[in-house]
Amino acid sequence: MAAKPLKQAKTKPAKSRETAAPAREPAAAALIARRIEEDIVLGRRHPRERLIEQDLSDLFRTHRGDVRLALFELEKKGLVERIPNRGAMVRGLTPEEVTEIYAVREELEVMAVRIIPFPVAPSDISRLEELQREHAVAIAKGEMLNVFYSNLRFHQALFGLCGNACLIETIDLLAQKVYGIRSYANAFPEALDRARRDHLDMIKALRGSRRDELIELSRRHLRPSPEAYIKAYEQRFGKAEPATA
Amino acid sequence: MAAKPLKQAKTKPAKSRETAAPAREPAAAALIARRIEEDIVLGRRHPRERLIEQDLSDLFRTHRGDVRLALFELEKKGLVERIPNRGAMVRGLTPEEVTEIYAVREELEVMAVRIIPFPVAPSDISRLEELQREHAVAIAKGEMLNVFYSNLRFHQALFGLCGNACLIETIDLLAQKVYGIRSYANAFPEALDRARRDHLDMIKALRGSRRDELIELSRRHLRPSPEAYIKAYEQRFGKAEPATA
DNA sequence: CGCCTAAAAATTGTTTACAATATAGTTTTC
DNA sequence: GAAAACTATATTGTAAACAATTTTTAGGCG
Repeated sequence: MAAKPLKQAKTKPAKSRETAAPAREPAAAALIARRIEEDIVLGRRHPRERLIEQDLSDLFRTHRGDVRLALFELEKKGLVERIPNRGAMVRGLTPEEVTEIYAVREELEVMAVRIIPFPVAPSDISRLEELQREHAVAIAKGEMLNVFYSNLRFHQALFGLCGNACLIETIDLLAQKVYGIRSYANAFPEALDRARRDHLDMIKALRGSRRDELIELSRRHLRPSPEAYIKAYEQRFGKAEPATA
Repeated sequence: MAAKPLKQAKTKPAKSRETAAPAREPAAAALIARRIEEDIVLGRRHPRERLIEQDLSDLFRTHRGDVRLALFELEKKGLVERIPNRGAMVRGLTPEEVTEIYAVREELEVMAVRIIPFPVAPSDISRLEELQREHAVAIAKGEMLNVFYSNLRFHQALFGLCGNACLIETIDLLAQKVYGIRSYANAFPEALDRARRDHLDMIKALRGSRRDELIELSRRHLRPSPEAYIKAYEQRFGKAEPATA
């Protein structure tokens, strides 16, 4: 019933022998979640498409338990909508939601850039340059999945410089929420190239410790994606009159 | 801690063939998660205390599946730490983590206050006043669970005025991460009273559309909790020298 | 023909049983 | 007597069966 006296927390030492924890073998559920996420990112699954547990179980050669957990995870991430007893579907974002998410992203990413300690270590600059090259290569080869992941890694490394783990995590979280709309902007090759050049400029600003320039770049870098999505949305469903301010 | 069996009535008259059902019947797992969360908030479960699935299943008169899901949920919320094959425990936050979380909270809450459309409708002011009164009553009666929830509702209503759903959700998320440390600050009655008066001042600033004052109040309002926690932490474990960030 | 009702199928949600892993305790060996 | 190896127990992870719910399909009635 109540807590067993067996081996409760030792409220004593907080020994730093906690290092036995980094067992980072992603559970099957996490892998499945990532695969579904990729499908959504690359536009292979469209908003409002149903995600049926048995189908996914067959697809991933596993049982429903894992798939179920993956769907719960994706629901929390905001990529999937789950209605009790009726199942899960790919979540579609309204232009309003997208606008709001990007407003918060801008605030947080600017915050991150604002608190990066300058000057940045040369080794960190090198790492960013390497990630930028990977990104450029993926774009040149047209490997969209690699474009996605290398871009992700670049930004994680960049914002990682700020040193605030919670901020980094939150930025990641919000980025994930709009994974699904990237395929709209990335459909235009010039947008990809623009992103690539932005990254180069960011590295330059970092190297020169020009914070204001970096902030402005970060702001601009966020703009194309929501604009492309909203344009595509309105073209498809018609321009919605603003409901409530 | 006594536990009521939380089985709900199975006969659901849900004849609602209406629209996409917003049926918000929280799953059993969600209820369990909330109960555990409350225990953590009120200090009834301490950091590093183990959460064993079978124990919780007995306690809540349910099977392990629900408990398992609840623990996954709490892990995502950041209140619980789960180590594969070893189980879950209440997560303890280091002073560094707390400082970082509060830095992000401040940024976001200030953002919310900055974009609230002024003037605020009288009905919204009234609602805030009502919530404030509930909070004051709960403090006076010493009902800590009510203090917690009424305070939560007040802030949700306040930040809800900003109109950005994503921002509201993110603010909530970060607040949840530090639920567990509130009991440290709330142990001091003067801290509770200070919070109460802060709320009154906020309402006054809102009514007068004095944005800068509101921003400053929001900043100040966030300060006592992490300070109290860090002080208690250092007193208990000894002051840690700042590690390399 | 349209609409309501009822059976059937599809899908999700719950429960139990079983297997894998980690922790604690005991014995063996040097 | 201490360390290593082994056994026992406790706990989590996985899988399958079962139950409840929703959606689809078919049929009857106006």
